[in-house]
Amino acid sequence: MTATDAQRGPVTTEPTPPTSPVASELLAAPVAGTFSRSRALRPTGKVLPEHARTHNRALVLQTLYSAGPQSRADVARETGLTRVTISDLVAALIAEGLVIELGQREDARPGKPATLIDVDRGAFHIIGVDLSEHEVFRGAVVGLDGQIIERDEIARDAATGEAAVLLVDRLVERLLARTSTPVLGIGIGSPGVVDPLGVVRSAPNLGWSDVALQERLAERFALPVHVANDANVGVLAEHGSSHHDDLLLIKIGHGVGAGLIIGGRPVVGGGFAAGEIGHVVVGTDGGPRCACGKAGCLETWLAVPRLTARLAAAGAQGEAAASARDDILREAGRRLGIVLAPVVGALNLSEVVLSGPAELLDGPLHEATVDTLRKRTMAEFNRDLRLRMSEQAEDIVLRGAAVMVLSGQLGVS
Amino acid sequence: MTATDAQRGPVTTEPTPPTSPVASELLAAPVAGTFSRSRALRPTGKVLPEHARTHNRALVLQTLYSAGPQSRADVARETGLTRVTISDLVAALIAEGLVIELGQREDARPGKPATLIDVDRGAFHIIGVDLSEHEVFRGAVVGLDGQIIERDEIARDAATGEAAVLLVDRLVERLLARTSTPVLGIGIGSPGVVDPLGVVRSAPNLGWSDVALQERLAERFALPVHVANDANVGVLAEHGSSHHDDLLLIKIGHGVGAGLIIGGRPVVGGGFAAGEIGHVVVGTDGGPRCACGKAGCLETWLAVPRLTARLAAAGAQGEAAASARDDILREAGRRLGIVLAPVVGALNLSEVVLSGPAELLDGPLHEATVDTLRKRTMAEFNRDLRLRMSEQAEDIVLRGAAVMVLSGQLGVS
DNA sequence: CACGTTTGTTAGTAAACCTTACGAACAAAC
DNA sequence: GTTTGTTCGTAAGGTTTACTAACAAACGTG
Repeated sequence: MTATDAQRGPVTTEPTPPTSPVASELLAAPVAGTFSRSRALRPTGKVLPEHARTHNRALVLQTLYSAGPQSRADVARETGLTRVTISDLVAALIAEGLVIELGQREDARPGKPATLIDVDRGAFHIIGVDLSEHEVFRGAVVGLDGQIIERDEIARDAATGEAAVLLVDRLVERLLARTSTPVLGIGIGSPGVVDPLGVVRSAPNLGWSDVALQERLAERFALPVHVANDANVGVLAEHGSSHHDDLLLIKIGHGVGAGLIIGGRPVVGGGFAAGEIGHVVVGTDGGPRCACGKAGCLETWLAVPRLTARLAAAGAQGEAAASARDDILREAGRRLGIVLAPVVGALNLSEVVLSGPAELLDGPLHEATVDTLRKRTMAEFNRDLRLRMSEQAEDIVLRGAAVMVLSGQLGVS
Repeated sequence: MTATDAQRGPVTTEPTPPTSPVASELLAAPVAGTFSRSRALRPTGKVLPEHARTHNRALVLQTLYSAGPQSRADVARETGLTRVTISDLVAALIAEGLVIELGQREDARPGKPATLIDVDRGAFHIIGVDLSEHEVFRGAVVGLDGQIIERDEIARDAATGEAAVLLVDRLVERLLARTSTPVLGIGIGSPGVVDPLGVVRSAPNLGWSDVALQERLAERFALPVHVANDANVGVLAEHGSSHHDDLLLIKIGHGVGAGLIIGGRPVVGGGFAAGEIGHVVVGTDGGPRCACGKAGCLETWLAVPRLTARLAAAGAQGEAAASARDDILREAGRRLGIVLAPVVGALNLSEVVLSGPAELLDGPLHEATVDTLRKRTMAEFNRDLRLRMSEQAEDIVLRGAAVMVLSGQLGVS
């Protein structure tokens, strides 16, 4: 192993080498949940004992990751595996540098004192990149727990096509230079349609079509790279703080997009365009003209530039202006509720999360959305539906990108 | 084994005994896809080699089931497992009576002639029951290939509550008496909200709330019983003929419901009420009053009684009446499209299926739905969306119920 | 008829997890 | 201070699973 390897990659060449991609999905996906297309009925693959091992390895890692330092015996009880098997798996994980022993447990209990073990949370860093903002590409060095360690950003200056790719390149390079800890992988949230191989099929804002971002960066930096749509990445971050298996994230910024997790698994969609609801028409009474040619698209009601422009037009001073601003926000919320109602109804969602500028979303808009949803769906079925603001604020894509890498590389989230 | 067992049940006491329910889901669900709640992230279970075995067993069965008679070597090539392993698995399946040898292959090829094997398609029958119609409970004895062997029905006579349960009892009893072949299990599609344990949480039309249908019937008939919502059952039947992993079924009858498969897995929803879209409000221009208290619910536009009443009011004779009838159907289709647009957009669905009276649905209504969907979603993302009529006609729930049993008991569909 | 091909089985091996058993280390009770 | 019971981690041995290697049987082909 060279010094570069030691600095940049995990100890093993491949932390989770999927012998058969299909089987690895079967086993790892329910624990993790990357955006690889879940192959289903017809061509399902075989499962070998070694795949079971891979799954159990991830299970141990997940247990430690989410419950923190504990003894091998604790992990055994939690997972249902025997102490013997846990010892074996943990030994392998320690050899790989993913788990460390922390010494003996302090508290006074009968019996032999436990040796605490934990995921070595300082062992790796993750590079997260957010390409969803219009003016700037943001990136961060993220710790295994999701904490932001270093930030960096690079002005986009309306760069498109190859120039934009080079900016991403430069940003990642700068971020890598900022950490001396081995890097587990690079996670990128991009606008547009991204396929499971990390090819940006189409991102009009960036002038990208069929840009093999994952391949290019993986080659350039010799690290695992995961790329997905920004909203789909965002919902991963939100999923961490939520205990629901069904989750819809509405990401409102320059455009409007959604990320969706159903049954604990991210939804990608037949054409990899799941969540692209910005250009769904709302209501049956027309609406503002949209750049896409239609009228009354969700974006025309809800996109931040539209909202701010409309609020500015309503004026800043006086009671009448305040009331007008409230009406604007309320109407936007109502429109969102109208689009969400069929989705919430069809999927019987238990949680919807809003992400975007809190000063716009977290007030009359939020209230109106809740209100509209209640009025337009069957209350009996959707009684426990929660609509809440994101807890991740601005960093939702960065942290989601980290979660994506964590999922993809370690089967942990 | 008693004679009754031999006649009613599979040869083994439990064809697919899930040692750990969670692990069985992990392994069998992608192949099968029952309506058991897919447990996800946090409490994922261990996977033992024996679970891998269970999965591979189902894989062999699935291969034989869908590709028909073939040699062990063929199955080995298809699944990626070795001939040795396949021989072993097949031996077990033959011992269980699920697979039979058909003699040597006829065609002339070099090498030792192959012994053909196949699922013993005559080994079991399945009881399918459809409780979704308003006036009658329908049932059938269904073959493993989904063919209807015997039919029966029982007039509901507005029975509700316990009386309705007893009718189901009687219907199943009569169906069981009609076959002397061992029965693999009983599948039931019920209106309302059904939880994964087969408890009908709420079915207003039948006056049911928290009726433990699965438990009662399983006890009464000593057979595996699977119960789910009628539309959710229906989509299973449709999934067989479709090669898509994402599928939405809209079932239009006395009410309007939907069944949804995403990533090859049925969607149940947080409150087990996924697909309950009948009372989602359509559009922003009001609409007919609904029994639920709201106005403009999807059902008020689309439910068969409403449609037929409106068509009758338009008159039967003359060109003007025909045009008015067309308008009514077109408006209904448009309303359906309005509700579907956000769902299709959010999930990037590739296939939507309509089930119900073809004379109402398969014409102007269908056209208007397609048209509306196209006008209200982003064409670029949903280019390959197909909206088609069901191929199952009236038997969709019966056959879906059979698929559900097949899935649940054998991991096959 | 020799040869290559294909099938299905036998025998042995490797991996994974289990059960059983044990030593070490501790608290609590006597 | 000793005994008792508990808990932890490990060792040894067994079972299950699927693999590789090898082979006999049965067939077409040249």
